[in-house]
Amino acid sequence: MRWSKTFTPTLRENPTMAEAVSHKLLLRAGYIRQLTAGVYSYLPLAQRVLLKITSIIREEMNNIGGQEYLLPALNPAEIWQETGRWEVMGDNMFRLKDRKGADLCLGMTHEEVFTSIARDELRSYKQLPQIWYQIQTKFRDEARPKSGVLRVREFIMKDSYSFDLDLEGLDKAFEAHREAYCLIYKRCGLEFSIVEASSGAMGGSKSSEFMVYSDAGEDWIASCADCHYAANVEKATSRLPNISDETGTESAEKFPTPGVRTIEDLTTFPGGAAATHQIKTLVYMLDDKPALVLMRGDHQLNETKLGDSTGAINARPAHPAEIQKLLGASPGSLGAVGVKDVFIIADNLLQGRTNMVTGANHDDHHLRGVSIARDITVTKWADLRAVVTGEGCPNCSGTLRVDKAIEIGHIFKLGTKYSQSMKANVLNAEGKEVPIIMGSYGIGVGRIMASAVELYNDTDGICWPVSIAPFELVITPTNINDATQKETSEKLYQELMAFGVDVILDDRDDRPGVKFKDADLIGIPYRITLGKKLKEGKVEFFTRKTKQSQDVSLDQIVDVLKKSIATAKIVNP
RNA sequence: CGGGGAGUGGCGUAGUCUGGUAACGCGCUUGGUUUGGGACCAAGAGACCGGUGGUUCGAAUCCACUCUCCCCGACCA
Repeated sequence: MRWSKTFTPTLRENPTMAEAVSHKLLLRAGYIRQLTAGVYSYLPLAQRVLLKITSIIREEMNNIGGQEYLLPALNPAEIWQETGRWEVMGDNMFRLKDRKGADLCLGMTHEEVFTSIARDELRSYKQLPQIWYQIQTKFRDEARPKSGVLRVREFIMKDSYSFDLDLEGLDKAFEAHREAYCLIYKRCGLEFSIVEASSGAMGGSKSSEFMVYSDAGEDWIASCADCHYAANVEKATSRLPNISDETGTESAEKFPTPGVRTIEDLTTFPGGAAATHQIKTLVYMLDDKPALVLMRGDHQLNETKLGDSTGAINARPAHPAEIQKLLGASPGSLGAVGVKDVFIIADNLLQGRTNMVTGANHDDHHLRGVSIARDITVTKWADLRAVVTGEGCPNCSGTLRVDKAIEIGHIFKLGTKYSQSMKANVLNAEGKEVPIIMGSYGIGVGRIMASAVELYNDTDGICWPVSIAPFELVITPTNINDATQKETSEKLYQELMAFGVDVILDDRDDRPGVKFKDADLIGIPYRITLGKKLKEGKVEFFTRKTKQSQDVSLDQIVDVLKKSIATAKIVNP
């Protein structure tokens, strides 16, 4: 490729709209342009990166026996209605009608389509196992697209699905994917972690997420440095010291607490209590049915845990009016004591606690001496609290920390959720009809690109891992009007291309500074500069990531370069 | 959906409070001088100021409505 003939619209200044580092750099370096909120055009540089990522994915997927498909993005409502997700997906699904008025949607994921193929075509256990995958555009009408290409409404995803006769087969497919994913991310040059995750609306028994630690991320991961425990806070647990309560009163006692609205207020109010000795009462609407959620005063609820433990599809805090109607009091004075006929779910850590303080369901009044077992009718106990940095690891004696991360992949053991609702059955060896056991596995292709930029950049621009850089090498003659430089760079260019190096020749009639700045910004991993020392038969070999350069003689440069590229692409398992 | 911010040549901005017919930097075009970290000189091109309606002799500027984008939150395989 010749630079003079490529479209690389780099910008000198950062566009104002961009906040995330990857957003700024991809925009400035000429990789992406926004069309509308959460929808981006991928320019030639980005397409080169995406193609390199997808070809790595293809190789590793094919290695575990995956077969590539290309499925429709346009789906009929019927298959989504069969699995119930036509309703579940709510506003997040792009919906449209065709000329006949029939309901259609744009695929957010492809369990339904693949399962419909499976039910139509798979008849016998002898046809199993299967691993089917595709790399395709998905659509989700995100309430708030953000961070450039990290959270978008239209995005490229590799999704695969495994079809097995039994759980043992599912385990194998799951494990095969896990290993393939590790290889894919390693080959893409990403530092990543695997964490336990909530299956959420996907259903299924087990799921693992592949995460890249980054402040641009939207997930929080609890991890232990001592034992490799790592889990999404939606799932993470921790080890906390027990609290011993003093023996409480015979019965709960109501007392006035004028002006007290928060847990914090009550800790300093005379006759109040430390946050650890309070019960926080939250009112939630679980699929439009009210529920009380009880937490220890100093603990935060994790809403995903609430959803997972109640099976609620839609969990939201109740509005003040709904709360007033339910309990007859305002937030700040709420409690569960004496509440009947309302679903009450309490965090496990409240079990057995006595002598607690909580709201009295009477504005400006609280109760003290509350003993949970005696005074509150808990419908369900569950782990509901969000782990925070500094708590004990549930697995060893270490300490947890909570960090932000970008989700770049997610693998699920689905089980029979989709095969049952869509009647995808096969006959087993006994001639009995059984539902196919499925797994679902996704990789965000665009997120790999953006994560690499988030992870590897400096003040001058992007520092791509060699394996996914748009070009491996740029040849930069400092002055294209110098006949020797021009001739030599041309010869080198031809030679390196013949060796299969992905090279771009910066043949623009520009000052060297412009060329260097552009190459650094775009993030080309290696540069061969032809300048003054060419007279002595030497060129400069520059490494983007380290900014180190060395003089290399012309007859050795090809070897030096090939060695560098090969070394950079090696994956150490 | 709630809160905040912003729409002015391709990009980044000033001008808006206090109405008088659009300015600056970058980029672009042409000519010349340059050529190792975003050169310099000269001459140019390019904007109905997001849209609609209103007030006014006169609106980028004031008023109303509306659209879009960004940020925080809610939401989210």
